[in-house]
Order: sequence, then structure tokens, then C-alpha cells
Amino acid sequence: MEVGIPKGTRDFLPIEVARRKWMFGIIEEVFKVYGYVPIETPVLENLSTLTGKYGEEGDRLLFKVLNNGDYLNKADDQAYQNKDSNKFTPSIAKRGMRYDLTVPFARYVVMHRNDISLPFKRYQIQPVWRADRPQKGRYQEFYQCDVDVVGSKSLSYEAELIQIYDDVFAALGIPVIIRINHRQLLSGIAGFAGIGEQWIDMTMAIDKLDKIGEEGVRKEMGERNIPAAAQDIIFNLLKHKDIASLRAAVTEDPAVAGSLEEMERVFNFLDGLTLKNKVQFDITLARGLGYYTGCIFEVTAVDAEMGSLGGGGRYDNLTGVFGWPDVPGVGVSFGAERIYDVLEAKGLFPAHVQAGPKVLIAAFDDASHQYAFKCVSQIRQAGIAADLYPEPGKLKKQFKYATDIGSTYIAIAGETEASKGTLNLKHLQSGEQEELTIEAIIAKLK
RNA sequence: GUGGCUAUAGCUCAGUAGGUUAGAGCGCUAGAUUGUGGUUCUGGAGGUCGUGGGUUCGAGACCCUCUAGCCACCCCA
Repeated sequence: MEVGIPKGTRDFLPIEVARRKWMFGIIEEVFKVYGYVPIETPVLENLSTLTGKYGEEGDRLLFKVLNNGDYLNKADDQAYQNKDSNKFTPSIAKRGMRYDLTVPFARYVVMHRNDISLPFKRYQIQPVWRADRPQKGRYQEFYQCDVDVVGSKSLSYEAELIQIYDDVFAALGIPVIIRINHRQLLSGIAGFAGIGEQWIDMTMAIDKLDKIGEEGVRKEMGERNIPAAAQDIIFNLLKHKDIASLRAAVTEDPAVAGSLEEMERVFNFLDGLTLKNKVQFDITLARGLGYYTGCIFEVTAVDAEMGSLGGGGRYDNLTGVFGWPDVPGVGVSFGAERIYDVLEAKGLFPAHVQAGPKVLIAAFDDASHQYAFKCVSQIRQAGIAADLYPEPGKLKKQFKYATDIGSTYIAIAGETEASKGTLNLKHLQSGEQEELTIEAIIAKLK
């Protein structure tokens, strides 16, 4: 029988799970310190909750779940005859798997509006699913770690989220650049260049500036029917690398001025704080154009070939589609899989992050195996992860097993040790070895 | 959704103009080694060459089909 798992999904080995837990633990710890509380939502949402929230592209990438029972009986014959998948699908699938954590969160806020107080600060670490074609750093099942606050327009939260990014990546040991931009600045620039209607086209093109260069961006703008004259105006503005000089160049535009002031206020909050990573204004940054309305963020590793490790932004009206208008919010997300891949590639996992027990006990013969069993239960009672090799005998085999399962120590039990109530405790990596009583071992490993 | 590349042992890959019994390294296993592993040496097991078809006296190699994986684009974490 041929075995396999669906494309874009992965199994995790014990050591990988240990490392992932370490990583999630660091992220979660920072979230908690900043006063965010965890929530969870189901894997499955009503398809109607999900469709139409991520654009046409997003709808295509949604995993739909076939109805139970005699679903064909209730299927939309008409739509089937017309080969109209968009209309047919809802008649056979009323549920879908969540595509991100933000939309389910919006639904959650609306449904539980009586149980939560605003501003509501939540974090959520759960897997999401996208029927995307897998490639490097991209999977069909992957974890997102979201922190959002809804119910406040305070720009202090933008600053706070930048700090969270800074703290997490510092704790993980990945140097990053945190970039910030503003949606209204982008639409303002488009308006300034006389192509206000096409601001999204413009933004998607300049987002690729560092990848395809000015020439490539101009070509793409041309393909999107942005006139050359407008392109010139835009590139003139893109030359400004800091907020002050940009402000001087576009004084009369209130949308632009407002967005610049907002970003300046965010930087003012951060002023005087010691950040471990670089935070910079980047006029070419674009993301989440569908629903972000204010500041937008993105994090990239300083020296790793990997897409963004996270991003986010402010949205004025996330819950509006679910019937509760004018609830502002801001949040960011961490791309756990990519962060893991970077940690792995750069060997940043600490040596103490191991899958196996603290100690494996090896015995020579039946008598010492009996003794070792008493020892291992005593160590376990003290709350220390310990294991006993099931057969007494050759040490070579037992050493190899101890190393393979990731045990930190091996403890040898023989006739001499049994008579003295001791074990020979050896650190597998350093090779240091000492004969200790069980009590001493417990004290040492605790 | 579009395009490109790949598919040979558990893993990473060789396999020369189509020509006998398809190889290596790593891993696995047994021993050298009856109280000390990750070093070394020796032996052993393990392959319908992804699937189905075609060309040929002869196909792992050439052609087509399908499937799977990888990479890039779109988009995105």
C-alpha cells in the first residue's frame, strides 16, 4: 500500500515538535506580557463567513468541506448544468476551513460582543488552510500567530505591535527589519499623480520595486494603464526616504499629510525606547490592500532568503461585514512556518531544546535491570523525564538509543552501582561522568 | 490558475552512443569489542529503476500518457 499525505502538509518528528513548541512558547510569552489573551476558533467556519472576504483569488484558495448525508439530492441542478462552480459549491458545501485568523476573529468579536470589553486584545495561534500550490516556505496547512486589538484608534497600539515584533525576533535570535507604511499615503500619492482610481494597481507595482527595479515597475504600471506622466510623478515621490522630506514634497494633500502625521506619532511613541531591530518607514511597502485602512507593517529577516516573516496593519471596519460597523482595530501576524525555516537554516535552536527524556538508564544484567527500574520510577516521581532501556545488555546499543532519542544523559546501572544505591551518570555530549546517588541525580537534573 | 524541472535502495545521488548479474556514500543490521556511544575495520540485508503504453534484437537511458514532488509566476505567511 502506498502511503502519503496531502500535498502542502507535513508530519513533524519529535525533535521538530520540540523546536516548534519552543518557538511558539517564545511568541506566546511576549503576547502575554503585552496584555493579550488567547482565544480559539473552530477549524471549520460557515462557508458564507469566509467567501468574499479575501477577493476572488482567496475564494479560489478556500478549502470547502463536502456536506454530509445525501448531499447530491440537495445540490443545485441548474448551477451544475451551467457548470457554474461558484453557484454550485454552496449547494453541496456549507462549511469551509479557515483561511486566516483575522476573519474568524471578526466573526468572533461580533458574536461575543456582549462578553468582551473594548479595547479587546487577543492573540490566537492556530493552523489555517489554503489550497495554494506549495513551494518554498509555503504550505497548504500552516500556523499563524495573530495579535490584534479591536475597539481603539489609539496609535499607541501600532507602536506596541512594533515592540512585540521587536521582542519576539530578538528572543528568537533572528535579526529583522520592521517596515511601516500607510495605506492612505499610497492612495494619496496615487491621487497626487492623478490616478486615484488606480491606486491599488500602482501599489502592487511599486511593491515589487526591490525585486524588479524601477524599469520593471514602470513596465508593469504601463501594462496597468498608468500614464508615463503619472509614473514620473510617482517615482519622484518614491525618492523620498524619510517622512519629513516627503511631507515637504506633498504639502497640499490632506490625505498624505494625515498619514504621515500618524506614522510620525507612532515613531514618537517609540522614541527613546531601545529597540533591538531596525524599524523603518518604507514607502514601497504594500500589503492587505483589501481591508487595511491605516498603518501597514511587514517584517523580513535581515539575511535570509525568505519572504516576509509577518505582517499586519490597521483596519477601520473589520466587523462591518458581520453587522457591527465602525469598530476599529489593528493587528499583526507571525508566519510560524517561515520563522521555523529561518531558525532551522541558521541553526538558531538552542541545544537544550530536545525531544527525548533528561536521562536514559542502561543496565548490564537482569539484577541491575530490576534495580534500574526502581531508580527510574524514583526519578520520574520527582518529575524528571526519565526512561529505562527495556533490555539489559550491551552498552553500545543502549548508548546509541539514548543518543537517537535525544536524551541528555545516560545513567549506567551495574552490580557495583546497585550495591551502593548509585548510578553512573554520563552527559552524552560532553562525556562528563560521575557516580551519584539517586537523590543527587534528582537534585542535579531538576 | 500559468510556466519550467525532476522521478533509480530508507535518505542523497551516479549510471557514460540504448548492450551481460543496476552502483556509491550515508543509514540499517551483525561482528571485531562480556562496564562506556557518536572514530575505525569486516560481513550482511535492502531496488517491480514512479505508472501505463510505444520504438528496438535489446530500454534505467529514447518517445507519448498519467501520477507525484520541487521551483518560479499570480497571490501570499
